[in-house]
Amino acid sequence: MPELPEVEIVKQGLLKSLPKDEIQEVQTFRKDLRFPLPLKELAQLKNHSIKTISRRGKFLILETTSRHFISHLGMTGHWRFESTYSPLKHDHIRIQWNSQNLIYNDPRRFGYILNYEIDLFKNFGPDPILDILEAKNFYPRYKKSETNIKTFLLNQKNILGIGNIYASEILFKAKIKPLKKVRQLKLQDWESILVETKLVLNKAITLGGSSMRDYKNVEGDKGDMQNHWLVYGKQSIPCSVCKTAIKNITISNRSSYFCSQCQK
DNA sequence: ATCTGACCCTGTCTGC
DNA sequence: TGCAGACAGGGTCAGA
Repeated sequence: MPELPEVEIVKQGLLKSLPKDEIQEVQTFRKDLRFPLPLKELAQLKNHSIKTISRRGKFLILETTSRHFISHLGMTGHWRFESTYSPLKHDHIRIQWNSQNLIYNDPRRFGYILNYEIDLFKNFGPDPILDILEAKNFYPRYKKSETNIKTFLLNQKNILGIGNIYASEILFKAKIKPLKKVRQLKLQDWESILVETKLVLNKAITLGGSSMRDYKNVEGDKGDMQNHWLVYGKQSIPCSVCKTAIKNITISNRSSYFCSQCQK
């Protein structure tokens, strides 16, 4: 499910219904998700409140009057509000207020909750929505990189927030083939990639994100971006620009979609 | 430095 | 209808 746009939609949904009053209790239903849960610190949220929730890349940051936590949704993690709690399979955390509950559910448990560390983002790249992306910062720095641009975009150390779907969409719009070596990119290519990164992600946010299978946001609504994908999942379907059949290849064990005619 | 494949898990879909 | 296998948006890691 969640790449940057989906996480942004989740954040907005959480902020809309977030109670301002004190937390009555935090229940945890298991010791770990992808990583061990900070059980002690979560329990200490009792009588504290959540000040706000922010986002950086695919991370949510829960800022409380006690301490800060980060929430990563992995593949299938999601948060939901319920005024009366109805337990569901794969519920792992329940934050309880007087008249509201916030529940974290994650079937595959690839997501995680951790104590926020101040230098967490030190080793990560810029966020395309929160930060300024400039070609002049990428072009000289990665002039010798032997990796391909698709793999590069997925690496959160380079740029935050791009996942498998939007990497294909961004490269299609930028007219760059996914297997192109990063060292072969010209300044102009970087400009296209970074501009399209911002455009594609912003469009996805405007449309409420992409919904595959049963993904829904905090309020239970589906996004609409999946109806605007130009290449992702479009194998053998004519390219929207030139009518050449869209190809699907595996790069770093993940499927990539592109137009061999439009993308060079 | 980069790539490959295995692994972390469960749910869903397809084909036999 | 049942079952095996493939596959899925997130990631890390060891070994080549």
